[in-house]
Amino acid sequence: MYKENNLSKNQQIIFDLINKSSEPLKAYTILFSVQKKGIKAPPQVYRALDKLVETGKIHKIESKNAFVACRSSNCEISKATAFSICESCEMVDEISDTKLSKYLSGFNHKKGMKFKRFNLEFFGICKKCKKD
Amino acid sequence: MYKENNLSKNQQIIFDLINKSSEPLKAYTILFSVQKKGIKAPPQVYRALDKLVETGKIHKIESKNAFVACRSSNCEISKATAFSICESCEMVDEISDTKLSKYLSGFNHKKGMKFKRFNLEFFGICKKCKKD
DNA sequence: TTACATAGTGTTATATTATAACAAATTTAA
DNA sequence: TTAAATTTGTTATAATATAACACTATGTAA
Repeated sequence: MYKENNLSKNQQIIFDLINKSSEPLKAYTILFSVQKKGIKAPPQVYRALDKLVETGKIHKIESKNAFVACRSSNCEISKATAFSICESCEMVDEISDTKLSKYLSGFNHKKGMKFKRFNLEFFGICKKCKKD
Repeated sequence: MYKENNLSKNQQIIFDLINKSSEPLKAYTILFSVQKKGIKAPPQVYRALDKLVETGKIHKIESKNAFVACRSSNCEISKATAFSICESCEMVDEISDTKLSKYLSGFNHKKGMKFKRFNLEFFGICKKCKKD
Protein backbone atom coordinates (compact mmCIF):
# COMPACT_ATOMS: atom_id res chain seq x y z
CA MET A 1 0.00 0.00 0.00
CA TYR A 2 2.74 2.44 0.86
CA LYS A 3 4.75 1.75 -2.25
CA GLU A 4 2.32 3.10 -4.83
CA ASN A 5 3.26 6.71 -4.18
CA ASN A 6 5.47 6.36 -1.13
CA LEU A 7 3.15 8.23 1.19
CA SER A 8 1.41 6.42 4.00
CA LYS A 9 -2.31 6.69 4.59
CA ASN A 10 -2.18 9.54 7.08
CA GLN A 11 0.54 11.32 5.15
CA GLN A 12 -1.56 11.15 1.99
CA ILE A 13 -4.71 12.43 3.67
CA ILE A 14 -2.86 15.35 5.19
CA PHE A 15 -0.87 16.12 2.07
CA ASP A 16 -4.03 16.17 -0.04
CA LEU A 17 -5.65 18.61 2.33
CA ILE A 18 -2.67 20.98 2.31
CA ASN A 19 -2.20 20.60 -1.42
CA LYS A 20 -5.78 21.58 -2.17
CA SER A 21 -5.65 24.57 0.15
CA SER A 22 -5.09 28.04 -1.20
CA GLU A 23 -3.63 29.21 2.09
CA PRO A 24 -1.24 27.87 4.73
CA LEU A 25 -2.86 25.44 7.13
CA LYS A 26 -2.12 25.13 10.83
CA ALA A 27 -1.70 21.81 12.56
CA TYR A 28 -4.87 22.03 14.60
CA THR A 29 -6.92 23.25 11.65
CA ILE A 30 -5.70 20.14 9.86
CA LEU A 31 -6.52 17.99 12.86
CA PHE A 32 -10.05 19.32 12.92
CA SER A 33 -10.48 18.77 9.16
CA VAL A 34 -9.31 15.17 9.15
CA GLN A 35 -11.14 13.91 12.19
CA LYS A 36 -13.88 12.47 10.02
CA LYS A 37 -11.18 10.43 8.29
CA GLY A 38 -10.12 8.83 11.54
CA ILE A 39 -7.15 10.99 12.46
CA LYS A 40 -8.02 11.97 15.98
CA ALA A 41 -4.97 13.11 17.89
CA PRO A 42 -2.23 15.73 17.51
CA PRO A 43 0.68 13.29 17.29
CA GLN A 44 -0.83 11.70 14.21
CA VAL A 45 -0.92 15.07 12.50
CA TYR A 46 2.50 16.21 13.64
CA ARG A 47 4.14 12.94 12.62
CA ALA A 48 2.71 13.19 9.13
CA LEU A 49 3.70 16.86 8.90
CA ASP A 50 7.26 16.10 10.03
CA LYS A 51 7.64 13.42 7.39
CA LEU A 52 6.15 15.58 4.64
CA VAL A 53 8.49 18.43 5.54
CA GLU A 54 11.44 16.06 5.68
CA THR A 55 10.71 14.78 2.18
CA GLY A 56 10.03 18.24 0.79
CA LYS A 57 6.36 17.64 -0.05
CA ILE A 58 5.36 20.54 2.12
CA HIS A 59 7.11 23.48 3.77
CA LYS A 60 6.62 25.09 7.13
CA ILE A 61 6.11 28.85 7.16
CA GLU A 62 8.00 29.52 10.37
CA SER A 63 6.60 32.97 11.00
CA LYS A 64 3.07 31.56 10.89
CA ASN A 65 3.42 28.03 12.24
CA ALA A 66 1.59 26.88 9.18
CA PHE A 67 2.19 24.56 6.26
CA VAL A 68 1.97 24.87 2.48
CA ALA A 69 2.43 22.32 -0.28
CA CYS A 70 5.64 22.60 -2.24
CA ARG A 71 5.03 24.31 -5.59
CA SER A 72 8.56 24.09 -6.82
CA SER A 73 8.87 20.98 -8.95
CA ASN A 74 12.58 20.61 -8.44
CA CYS A 75 12.43 20.87 -4.69
CA GLU A 76 12.59 17.25 -3.54
CA ILE A 77 14.15 18.20 -0.28
CA SER A 78 13.55 21.56 1.29
CA LYS A 79 17.03 22.93 1.50
CA ALA A 80 16.50 26.23 -0.21
CA THR A 81 13.12 27.80 0.38
CA ALA A 82 11.78 31.31 -0.13
CA PHE A 83 8.31 32.70 0.36
CA SER A 84 6.42 35.93 -0.09
CA ILE A 85 3.89 36.64 2.60
CA CYS A 86 1.16 39.25 2.53
CA GLU A 87 0.76 40.88 5.92
CA SER A 88 -2.79 41.86 5.12
CA CYS A 89 -4.52 38.78 3.67
CA GLU A 90 -1.97 36.23 4.91
CA MET A 91 -1.47 34.83 1.45
CA VAL A 92 1.77 32.90 1.01
CA ASP A 93 3.50 32.23 -2.28
CA GLU A 94 6.53 30.06 -2.80
CA ILE A 95 9.23 31.91 -4.72
CA SER A 96 11.03 29.86 -7.36
CA ASP A 97 13.70 32.18 -8.62
CA THR A 98 16.78 30.44 -9.92
CA LYS A 99 18.98 33.49 -9.56
CA LEU A 100 17.91 34.11 -5.98
CA SER A 101 18.32 30.48 -5.12
CA LYS A 102 21.79 30.32 -6.66
CA TYR A 103 22.84 33.53 -5.00
CA LEU A 104 21.84 32.32 -1.58
CA SER A 105 23.11 28.78 -2.04
CA GLY A 106 26.47 30.23 -2.95
CA PHE A 107 26.55 32.72 -0.12
CA ASN A 108 29.59 32.32 2.08
CA HIS A 109 29.62 33.32 5.68
CA LYS A 110 32.51 35.51 6.68
CA LYS A 111 33.12 33.31 9.68
CA GLY A 112 33.64 30.28 7.50
CA MET A 113 30.49 28.42 8.25
CA LYS A 114 29.26 26.29 5.37
CA PHE A 115 25.50 26.36 4.93
CA LYS A 116 23.50 23.39 3.80
CA ARG A 117 20.07 24.90 3.99
CA PHE A 118 18.25 28.22 4.17
CA ASN A 119 14.78 29.62 4.56
CA LEU A 120 13.80 33.11 3.48
CA GLU A 121 10.54 34.88 4.20
CA PHE A 122 9.63 38.17 2.51
CA PHE A 123 6.82 40.31 3.89
CA GLY A 124 4.73 43.01 2.26
CA ILE A 125 1.27 43.81 0.95
CA CYS A 126 0.18 41.82 -2.07
CA LYS A 127 -1.20 43.41 -5.26
CA LYS A 128 -4.73 42.38 -4.47
CA CYS A 129 -4.70 43.96 -1.02
CA LYS A 130 -3.11 47.15 -2.32
CA LYS A 131 -6.09 47.80 -4.55
CA ASP A 132 -8.61 47.67 -1.72
CA MET B 1 12.31 57.29 34.13
CA TYR B 2 11.43 55.89 30.72
CA LYS B 3 13.07 58.75 28.87
CA GLU B 4 16.66 58.08 29.91
CA ASN B 5 17.12 55.29 27.40
CA ASN B 6 13.59 54.85 26.15
CA LEU B 7 13.18 51.38 27.59
CA SER B 8 10.76 50.73 30.42
CA LYS B 9 11.76 48.82 33.53
CA ASN B 10 10.66 45.40 32.35
CA GLN B 11 11.92 46.01 28.85
CA GLN B 12 15.34 46.96 30.23
CA ILE B 13 15.56 43.93 32.51
CA ILE B 14 14.67 41.58 29.70
CA PHE B 15 16.86 43.30 27.15
CA ASP B 16 19.86 43.13 29.50
CA LEU B 17 19.36 39.43 29.99
CA ILE B 18 19.14 38.72 26.26
CA ASN B 19 22.00 41.07 25.50
CA LYS B 20 24.33 39.33 27.92
CA SER B 21 23.43 35.90 26.66
CA SER B 22 25.67 34.11 24.20
CA GLU B 23 22.76 32.09 22.90
CA PRO B 24 19.14 32.67 21.93
CA LEU B 25 16.78 32.75 24.89
CA LYS B 26 13.27 31.39 24.98
CA ALA B 27 10.40 33.27 26.56
CA TYR B 28 9.92 30.87 29.44
CA THR B 29 13.65 30.66 30.12
CA ILE B 30 13.57 34.44 30.39
CA LEU B 31 10.52 34.29 32.63
CA PHE B 32 12.28 31.91 34.98
CA SER B 33 15.43 34.07 35.05
CA VAL B 34 13.66 37.31 35.88
CA GLN B 35 11.28 36.07 38.53
CA LYS B 36 13.61 37.26 41.24
CA LYS B 37 13.33 40.74 39.73
CA GLY B 38 9.55 40.71 40.12
CA ILE B 39 8.48 39.70 36.66
CA LYS B 40 6.19 36.86 37.45
CA ALA B 41 3.84 36.16 34.56
CA PRO B 42 4.12 35.31 30.84
CA PRO B 43 2.31 38.41 29.57
CA GLN B 44 4.90 40.63 31.20
CA VAL B 45 7.63 38.83 29.30
CA TYR B 46 5.81 38.64 25.99
CA ARG B 47 4.86 42.31 26.11
CA ALA B 48 8.44 43.35 26.65
CA LEU B 49 9.64 40.99 23.93
CA ASP B 50 7.07 42.33 21.47
CA LYS B 51 8.16 45.88 22.12
CA LEU B 52 11.86 45.05 21.87
CA VAL B 53 11.29 43.25 18.57
CA GLU B 54 9.20 46.14 17.29
CA THR B 55 11.96 48.63 18.04
CA GLY B 56 14.68 46.37 16.65
CA LYS B 57 16.54 45.88 19.94
CA ILE B 58 16.15 42.16 19.63
CA HIS B 59 15.21 39.70 16.92
CA LYS B 60 13.14 36.57 17.02
CA ILE B 61 14.69 33.46 15.54
CA GLU B 62 11.53 32.01 14.08
CA SER B 63 12.80 28.50 13.62
CA LYS B 64 13.68 28.31 17.30
CA ASN B 65 11.08 30.49 18.99
CA ALA B 66 13.94 32.25 20.69
CA PHE B 67 15.33 35.76 20.93
CA VAL B 68 18.73 37.35 20.39
CA ALA B 69 19.96 40.90 20.86
CA CYS B 70 20.53 42.88 17.71
CA ARG B 71 24.25 43.00 16.86
CA SER B 72 23.89 45.12 13.80
CA SER B 73 24.45 48.72 14.80
CA ASN B 74 22.47 50.15 11.90
CA CYS B 75 19.45 47.99 12.45
CA GLU B 76 17.05 50.28 14.31
CA ILE B 77 14.06 48.47 13.00
CA SER B 78 14.20 44.84 12.02
CA LYS B 79 13.24 44.99 8.42
CA ALA B 80 16.14 43.09 6.93
CA THR B 81 17.47 40.31 9.11
CA ALA B 82 19.71 37.34 8.39
CA PHE B 83 21.12 34.71 10.71
CA SER B 84 23.39 31.71 10.62
CA ILE B 85 22.31 28.86 12.81
CA CYS B 86 24.37 25.84 13.80
CA GLU B 87 22.25 22.71 13.81
CA SER B 88 24.61 21.03 16.21
CA CYS B 89 25.34 23.52 19.01
CA GLU B 90 22.37 25.80 18.33
CA MET B 91 24.60 28.85 18.10
CA VAL B 92 23.05 31.77 16.26
CA ASP B 93 24.95 34.60 14.63
CA GLU B 94 23.46 37.69 13.08
CA ILE B 95 24.79 38.23 9.57
CA SER B 96 25.59 41.83 8.67
CA ASP B 97 26.54 41.66 5.05
CA THR B 98 25.84 44.82 3.12
CA LYS B 99 25.86 43.08 -0.23
CA LEU B 100 23.45 40.41 0.89
CA SER B 101 21.21 42.95 2.50
CA LYS B 102 21.17 45.15 -0.60
CA TYR B 103 20.58 42.20 -2.87
CA LEU B 104 17.56 41.05 -0.89
CA SER B 105 16.17 44.51 -0.26
CA GLY B 106 16.26 45.10 -3.99
CA PHE B 107 14.74 41.78 -4.88
CA ASN B 108 11.60 42.11 -6.94
CA HIS B 109 8.90 39.53 -6.94
CA LYS B 110 7.78 38.38 -10.36
CA LYS B 111 4.18 38.79 -9.32
CA GLY B 112 4.70 42.46 -8.56
CA MET B 113 4.55 42.36 -4.81
CA LYS B 114 6.67 44.99 -3.12
CA PHE B 115 8.47 43.77 -0.02
CA LYS B 116 9.05 45.90 3.02
CA ARG B 117 10.74 43.33 5.20
CA PHE B 118 12.50 39.97 5.08
CA ASN B 119 13.98 37.39 7.38
CA LEU B 120 16.57 34.86 6.30
CA GLU B 121 17.84 31.90 8.29
CA PHE B 122 20.82 29.85 7.14
CA PHE B 123 21.50 26.44 8.66
CA GLY B 124 24.67 24.40 8.83
CA ILE B 125 27.38 23.13 11.15
CA CYS B 126 29.60 25.80 12.64
CA LYS B 127 33.39 25.69 12.54
CA LYS B 128 33.65 24.76 16.18
CA CYS B 129 31.31 21.79 15.87
CA LYS B 130 33.02 20.56 12.72
CA LYS B 131 36.28 20.09 14.60
CA ASP B 132 34.73 17.82 17.22
C1' DT C 1 8.76 -18.49 4.48
C1' DT C 2 10.27 -16.97 8.52
C1' DA C 3 12.18 -13.53 11.23
C1' DC C 4 13.96 -9.30 11.76
C1' DA C 5 14.34 -4.33 11.13
C1' DT C 6 12.09 -0.13 9.92
C1' DA C 7 8.25 2.79 9.49
C1' DG C 8 3.68 3.95 10.57
C1' DT C 9 -0.52 4.01 13.70
C1' DG C 10 -3.45 4.88 17.77
C1' DT C 11 -3.76 6.59 22.28
C1' DT C 12 -3.33 9.18 26.73
C1' DA C 13 -1.16 12.51 28.97
C1' DT C 14 1.55 16.50 29.30
C1' DA C 15 4.95 20.06 27.96
C1' DT C 16 5.77 24.38 25.67
C1' DT C 17 4.57 28.67 23.57
C1' DA C 18 1.45 32.56 23.47
C1' DT C 19 -2.69 35.55 24.23
C1' DA C 20 -7.29 37.48 26.22
C1' DA C 21 -9.17 40.36 29.37
C1' DC C 22 -9.38 43.53 33.07
C1' DA C 23 -7.85 46.75 36.79
C1' DA C 24 -4.35 49.85 38.27
C1' DA C 25 -0.18 52.77 37.98
C1' DT C 26 3.12 55.58 35.42
C1' DT C 27 4.64 58.59 31.85
C1' DT C 28 4.03 61.98 28.17
C1' DA C 29 2.19 65.77 26.01
C1' DA C 30 -1.47 69.30 25.38
C1' DT D 1 -3.15 69.56 35.45
C1' DT D 2 -5.82 66.78 33.15
C1' DA D 3 -6.34 63.55 29.35
C1' DA D 4 -4.23 60.16 26.31
C1' DA D 5 -0.96 56.65 25.73
C1' DT D 6 1.92 53.30 27.63
C1' DT D 7 3.30 50.11 30.94
C1' DT D 8 2.37 47.07 34.68
C1' DG D 9 0.31 43.26 37.41
C1' DT D 10 -2.76 39.43 37.51
C1' DT D 11 -5.71 35.32 36.53
C1' DA D 12 -7.15 32.36 33.35
C1' DT D 13 -6.92 29.98 29.10
C1' DA D 14 -5.78 29.23 24.14
C1' DA D 15 -2.70 27.41 20.74
C1' DT D 16 1.25 24.74 19.44
C1' DA D 17 3.98 20.58 20.06
C1' DT D 18 6.06 16.32 22.10
C1' DA D 19 6.83 12.06 25.33
C1' DA D 20 5.94 7.55 25.97
C1' DC D 21 3.96 3.16 25.19
C1' DA D 22 1.54 -0.65 22.91
C1' DC D 23 0.56 -2.27 18.58
C1' DT D 24 0.31 -3.03 13.22
C1' DA D 25 2.04 -2.91 8.55
C1' DT D 26 5.77 -3.14 5.35
C1' DG D 27 10.25 -4.13 3.32
C1' DT D 28 14.41 -7.07 3.36
C1' DA D 29 17.38 -10.75 3.54
C1' DA D 30 18.52 -15.42 5.40
